[in-house]
Amino acid sequence: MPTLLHVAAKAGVSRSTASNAFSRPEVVRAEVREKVAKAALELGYLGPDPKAKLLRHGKVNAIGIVPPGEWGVADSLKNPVYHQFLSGVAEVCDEVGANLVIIPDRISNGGVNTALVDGFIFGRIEHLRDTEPARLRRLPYVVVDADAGLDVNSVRIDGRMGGYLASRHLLELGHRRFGIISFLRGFGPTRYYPPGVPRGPEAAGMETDQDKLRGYAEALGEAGLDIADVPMVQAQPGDRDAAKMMLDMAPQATAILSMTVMQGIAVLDEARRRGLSVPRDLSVVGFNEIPEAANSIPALTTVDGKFAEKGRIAARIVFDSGPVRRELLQPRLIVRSSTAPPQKG
Amino acid sequence: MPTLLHVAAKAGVSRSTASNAFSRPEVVRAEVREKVAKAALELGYLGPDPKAKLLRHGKVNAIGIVPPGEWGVADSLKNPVYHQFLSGVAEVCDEVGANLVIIPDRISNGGVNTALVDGFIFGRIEHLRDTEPARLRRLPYVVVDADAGLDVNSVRIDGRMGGYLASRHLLELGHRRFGIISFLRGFGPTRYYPPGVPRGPEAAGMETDQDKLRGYAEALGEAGLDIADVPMVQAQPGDRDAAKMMLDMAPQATAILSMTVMQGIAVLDEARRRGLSVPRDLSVVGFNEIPEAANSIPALTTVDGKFAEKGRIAARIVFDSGPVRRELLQPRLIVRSSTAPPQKG
DNA sequence: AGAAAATATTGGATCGATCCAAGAATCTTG
DNA sequence: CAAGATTCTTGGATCGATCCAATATTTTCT
Repeated sequence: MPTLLHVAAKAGVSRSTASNAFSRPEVVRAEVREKVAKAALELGYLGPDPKAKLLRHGKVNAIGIVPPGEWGVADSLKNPVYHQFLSGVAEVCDEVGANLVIIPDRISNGGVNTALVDGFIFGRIEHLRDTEPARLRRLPYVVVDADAGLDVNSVRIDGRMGGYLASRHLLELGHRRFGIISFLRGFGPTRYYPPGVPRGPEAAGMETDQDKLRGYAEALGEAGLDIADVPMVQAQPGDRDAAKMMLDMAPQATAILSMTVMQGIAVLDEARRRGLSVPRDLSVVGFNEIPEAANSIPALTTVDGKFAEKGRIAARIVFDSGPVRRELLQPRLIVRSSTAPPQKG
Repeated sequence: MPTLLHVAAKAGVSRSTASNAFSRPEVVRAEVREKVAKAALELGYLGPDPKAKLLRHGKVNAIGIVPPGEWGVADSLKNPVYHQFLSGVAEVCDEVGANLVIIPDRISNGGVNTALVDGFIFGRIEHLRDTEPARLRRLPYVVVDADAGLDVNSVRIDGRMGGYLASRHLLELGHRRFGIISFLRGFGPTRYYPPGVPRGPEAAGMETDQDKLRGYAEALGEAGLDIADVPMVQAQPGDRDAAKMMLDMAPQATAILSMTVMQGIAVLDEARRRGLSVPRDLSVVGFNEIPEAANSIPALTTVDGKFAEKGRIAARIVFDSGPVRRELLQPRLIVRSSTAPPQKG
């Protein structure tokens, strides 16, 4: 492989001049520059080796994304909302012309310790120590969907506001009898919380989901209802039986609060199967807007989790590397046709 | 920032020994190794700098993906099938523990010329010259969805077979009156090809889509039909009006061949709106299986474009770097409930 | 204990460029 | 045309590690 040295030799100049011809052309006489360019062309030299350049001044021009711990990269990519988030990050990378490096966090292969990037976006949230390598490497980083402390960049959605908006919407329509499908993180059996059984934070998967639950509780509380009296199913997002269980357990409910769109759609399907008409007999609200919500029949009322926005902001934080930023995004309620006042009687 | 030299000094050994302690521990006495480890810990040294390591032996442990030319990275990620493809690539990266670098192909920022990767997967297909930098850098690469010549790795789906399978399926069910919704690449107005108007390759967007058209033609031909007599709409995949136009223009059709799932679903919706029952009054086949197809009502019969498989194979080709491989994947027909024999009369 | 064998450690060279201060060439100008 | 001002070009040092052959140390064996 030809190196700068070969080019310099062939062009009859020193390597410094050859280097300048490529990296600081304005400092080299046009005539010499062309001579160098010609030599490079003839040798099939492609310009300074990025690897060597890198060592000298350390800028990689890439941002690393570490997907949430429990998922591999491939699984993350399959998740529609993560995917939305990635698009947001990619958008900013596009703007800046930076590469996007997806890092499967395997210690065995280096992971965050050795990835060639200028900064990190941590999608994972489990242990703050997972971000240690980034800190030690003095690379800027941001944690998504978790509060990582006052001295760490973070971007989160206000889950509590989301839960509040969703349930207040239903309360305002006049609903009083609810069912909740909450999110189960990782693997584990579907759980049913009957009315009257108090539910702690463990009743929802991730921090954000626990916040949603708090938001539900708050809105219900304002209406004089206790969330502990609402029948609740906690299941994995992919579990289509959760909808069935929910309708079995809470046949009297007029409104279902779901923590994902797919569960919401599953409820729509199950309701149809039972001859219930949505939204006449049953209202449904989903969480974390994805395109499927608009295409379901009837179109699903959702809370927009602003994943793409989250990605954009996270990326900007890493690229700008200013003072610590702690962003709390406000969700938005998107009212569609799956919610309506409950039927009288 | 501490370097290996500092650690060596502090531990009272030479830099070579310090280096060995990290990179070839088996060659260093346990006692010395610990001394080095302790020094490193005290200095907050994180192990050999990946940047320097890189320069020495050139292995980055990452694979670069260049999305199709007409899309930016963000757009690519939004495309459900591209996303499937990426998952396939990511799966193999997960296995190997390699990073996945997504490269927005902007010349201004280096792009393929300078990306720090060990090989490339080109999703783009427009000009073979786009792969030149990869060839010049002597990095292994593979071109997806295009035949890039005998000496270049490639992975493609057999679009012709796909088109053939889809249309033969409908022919075998007894259909004789078709409508085709083809794919429009990039931007441009929706086009309508009335019966009797011959249609060249430009009647479908990408190479693969043109192949699908050939497959349709072949199956129809075997049944004594001429594809030039089939009414056809060519539209962008997101254009939901295409379904409307199709049913307006070909009210007598009993079967619609669509080149994407989303268009297929749009046809299902539009048919429902017009009071047509699928599959009793109308059969629909989509292309490029995505999960939405199974969840539509009725579930959509599709041809599986094997995007994930394509990604997996592409990645393996790059990692294995053996002799040239030119893979032609065979699509698979997935029969669901959107196809049935046409109604008599 | 001394020689031979096995095992550890070391300095010098190298990967491929960039930076910088100093020297060479060219251009102004009185 | 020589001195001074400009503009180009250059070799040496450097980025942070790894590799290799040579040397130093320890172990084994007679």
